[in-house]
Amino acid sequence: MLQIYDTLTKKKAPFTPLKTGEISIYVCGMTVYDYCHIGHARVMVSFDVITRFLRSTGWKVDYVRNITDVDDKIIKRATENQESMPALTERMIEAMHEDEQKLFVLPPDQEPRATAHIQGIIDITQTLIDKGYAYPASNGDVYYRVAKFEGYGKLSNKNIDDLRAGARVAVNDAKENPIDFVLWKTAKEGEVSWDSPWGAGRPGWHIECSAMSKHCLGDNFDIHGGGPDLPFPHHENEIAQSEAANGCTFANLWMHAGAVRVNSEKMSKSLGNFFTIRDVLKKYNPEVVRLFLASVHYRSYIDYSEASLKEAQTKLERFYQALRGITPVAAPLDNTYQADFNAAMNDDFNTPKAIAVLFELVNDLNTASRQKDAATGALAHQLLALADSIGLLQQDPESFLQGDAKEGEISADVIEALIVDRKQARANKDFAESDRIRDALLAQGIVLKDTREGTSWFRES
RNA sequence: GGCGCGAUGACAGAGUGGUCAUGUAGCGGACUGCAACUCCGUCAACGCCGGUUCGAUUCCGACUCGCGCCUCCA
Repeated sequence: MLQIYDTLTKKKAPFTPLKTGEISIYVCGMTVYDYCHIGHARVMVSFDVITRFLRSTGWKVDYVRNITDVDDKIIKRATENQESMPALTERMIEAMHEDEQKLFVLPPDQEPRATAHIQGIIDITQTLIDKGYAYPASNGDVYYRVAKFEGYGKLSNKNIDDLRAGARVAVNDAKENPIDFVLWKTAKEGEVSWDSPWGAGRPGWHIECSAMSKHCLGDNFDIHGGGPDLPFPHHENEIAQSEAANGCTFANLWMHAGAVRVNSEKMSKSLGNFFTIRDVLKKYNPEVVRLFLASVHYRSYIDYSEASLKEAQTKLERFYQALRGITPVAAPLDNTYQADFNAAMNDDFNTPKAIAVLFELVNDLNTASRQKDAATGALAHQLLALADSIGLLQQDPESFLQGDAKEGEISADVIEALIVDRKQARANKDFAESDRIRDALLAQGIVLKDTREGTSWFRES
């Protein structure tokens, strides 16, 4: 039985889908004005793990992750770069797709872009005005009338009075109330804009998700997800917009990933302490990053550090060492691994516990392999099948372990040649020479492993 | 100030009212020419103070410390 923690109720509860066997998920994706950082990677990977697992257990998943390709930051950045807004967003979307592909993140089923849903945005805004939940102001902007929406604050536990008292938003005389937020912004001279009943302008920040989710999944859908900083104000405002406009519950359940930290501080754009995915991938195999992110429950914070990435690297080496040279066989196996693994994942996607099951399986696999047990191939197959259900162990063991020679690193050909020399030296009992070769390789990060069948090697990072 | 989250062995990180998490590191052994890989064994923990209980790391309350949101950020 699938159980999921809901940000709104703050409880973990059995999941009930709108349609039997089907799950609709809308996740807030990227605002494309810069390269993705590890925080973005966490959201991408978390929901990729979740959707892969759900599918592996028979759910039909409709996974939507949007792209916000018009907003203040994008306009600002495009101006700074002296490039057009579409040129900037196209560039960043392409980079994002490269990053996620490297991380073994499958594309969402639908990836709507805000600029393709302007009409939907205008329609919702008009509906909100008609229903009295929004008003065109003297400056031409259209604002949401927060006080009018009864449930405002229910997701993030805010109440309107506290927000008003502590409002740090710059005072804006055009608003009826300082906590009102903008749905439609009047375009400034020379800015990108679309025609609307309220003049040329562009959408505010939150309205695009109300429009895109409505278009892709309907007025009411199963799960809405996103990063740790989205419950307030973004998701709170989405609820206010969608529920007021559509007159029904918006998302049935809310999921939020935990923060990535660096030195005990949240990694964020505004603090400037972020690492981009592409920078990290220069040093680590993409699957190392994936395993690092899956090593902690998706709702907890995770600390980014060289040590934790190294640890993930070591773990992955253990997995691939176990699989190396073994031919998986799809044979029935009498064990509880599958059941334990699925139980862990069905319990609010407990990846650390699920991965612990994989390690227990590795131990059995290694033992079987040592003893030339007939179950070896079946165990390897089981390990690969379980890992695959969360998008791990996607690479060939040999090529993962040997890696690609990076700039200035010793090539596979040279290594193989030295191994032949060493084999000759060992045959001659010239251990001084054989050890010299091994040490020389080790100094370049190449570790040798002698087996009855010969010598294999892997690249340490 | 308001709302919320967390504190587990050397480190990372799950979990449970009374028997093992798991991984790395350490220690002892096997394998090996010596190693590495691998295997066997082993050490080690539940912030602090009360309460409930036959029994609490696990439930309840106070405290201390750390963190997040309340403003753009995944």
